[in-house]
Amino acid sequence: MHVPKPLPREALSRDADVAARNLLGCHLEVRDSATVRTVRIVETEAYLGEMDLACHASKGRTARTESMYGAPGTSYVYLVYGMHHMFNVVTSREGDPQAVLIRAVDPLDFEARTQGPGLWTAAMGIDVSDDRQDLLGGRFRLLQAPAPASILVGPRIGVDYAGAWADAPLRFGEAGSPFLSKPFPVLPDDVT
DNA sequence: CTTGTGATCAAA
DNA sequence: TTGATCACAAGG
Repeated sequence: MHVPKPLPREALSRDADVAARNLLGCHLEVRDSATVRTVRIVETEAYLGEMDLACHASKGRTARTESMYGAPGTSYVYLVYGMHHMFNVVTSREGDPQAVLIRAVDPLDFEARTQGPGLWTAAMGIDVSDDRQDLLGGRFRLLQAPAPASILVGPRIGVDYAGAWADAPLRFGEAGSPFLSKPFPVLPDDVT
């Protein structure tokens, strides 16, 4: 039986757009009192820090965004629209508030609807108590696994308020995955 | 298209 | 203290 290796922290010590690609295909183990469940990351979005108007940290360092200023490999979990928990992996270096939103996962050892950033966290019982945790040990463990053969790129979802940043190609997904939260735009190149 | 739902932050 | 806003999902 093949035992996956822990993801090295260096994979996250870089700009969020690079880390977002690195995270595709990686496994995330989530420990509960009695169980460990594993998912494979199939869709991510990068938030690039204070100058990125779609990033919460563009409003500066506040109680809410504090965890994004932490070390790479820290979690940033928050509640949006009063009901959905968003799970992010902090990247770059301490003091530079970049993060990768995990938008969709493939559940490897259990059954659940996980195709969306609020659905998979609900299925795994993730909430704000999981904010500011180390993701390389403890309740969460990120593991190395092969990257997808083909990666789709598109603009981020739900950030229309962010001006020019709304169109930046910072959403990444595994081509062909049935777990993607929404379709990716068809690129002109695909029309041959 | 609307609605539910609550944290957050700037304004007052 | 209020009110607008929001990195969503489900239902017309």
